[in-house]
Amino acid sequence: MSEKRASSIKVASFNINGIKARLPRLIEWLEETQPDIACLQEIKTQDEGFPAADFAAIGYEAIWHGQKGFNGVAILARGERPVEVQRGLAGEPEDEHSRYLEADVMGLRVVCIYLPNGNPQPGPKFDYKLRWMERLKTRMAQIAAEEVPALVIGDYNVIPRDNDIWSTRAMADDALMQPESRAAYRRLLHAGWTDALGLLNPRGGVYTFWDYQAGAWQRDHGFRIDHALLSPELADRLVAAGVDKTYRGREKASDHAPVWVSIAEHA
DNA sequence: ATGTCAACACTTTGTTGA
Repeated sequence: MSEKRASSIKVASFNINGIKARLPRLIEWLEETQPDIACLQEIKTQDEGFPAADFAAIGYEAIWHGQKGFNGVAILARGERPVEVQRGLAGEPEDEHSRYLEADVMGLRVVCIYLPNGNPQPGPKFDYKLRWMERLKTRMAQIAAEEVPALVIGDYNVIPRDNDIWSTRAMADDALMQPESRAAYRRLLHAGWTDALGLLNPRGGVYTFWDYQAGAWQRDHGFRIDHALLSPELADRLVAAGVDKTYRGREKASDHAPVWVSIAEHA
């Protein structure tokens, strides 16, 4: 039987908040939603602990960039192994956080990011977040110059607009919605990238994160911080985008829900 | 003020990071 994909490619992103604690949930989600490409953040494991065999058993090959205790990103693809292009961002050699992984897969340049949270602000963590965003912008400009069909997907830890959160007042002092964070995010878009979920949901109210505390999920006290930014060519090929919201309500859930985009396959 | 969760360590309870 010849390998033939559907007429579109589904690329998903899931901040799983610990790949060891969440592996059954993750396998379940992959099998039920069948993304062609899946980008993971906060795997919270060293490279040696990455459960590649569990993914291979259900048809996914992977590359990963782990770290002890926190952070960590991975790119999975169904039936083929992503070809790594770069891990980590240039510009700050002393930065050892595992937050950036870039690969070529299924004809796309796929960048998986876990952008720094930045709390508390002001402070060194917030400064690191803003510097990281500048470094990301620099890399995204290089990718754009290559004119490859590309997307940068993952946990941006930025709430872009007031209608992307249940209450602006509740988070007014948080690093995720400071004017500087939003301005840095807009600078990414101004360089020609399209926020797929934001574009398709101009009225807002579509969330990707609900805190574990204070009954945030039950009250729908969420916000949108997981984003897929598409290069101009991919923006033209955008078919659909969404959030797998129900997975936030399952047992032992991550505090994030998966997001996905569907891209028309090239003729 | 903070109602949660995961990983780690001088580990069974406190610290860090979210």
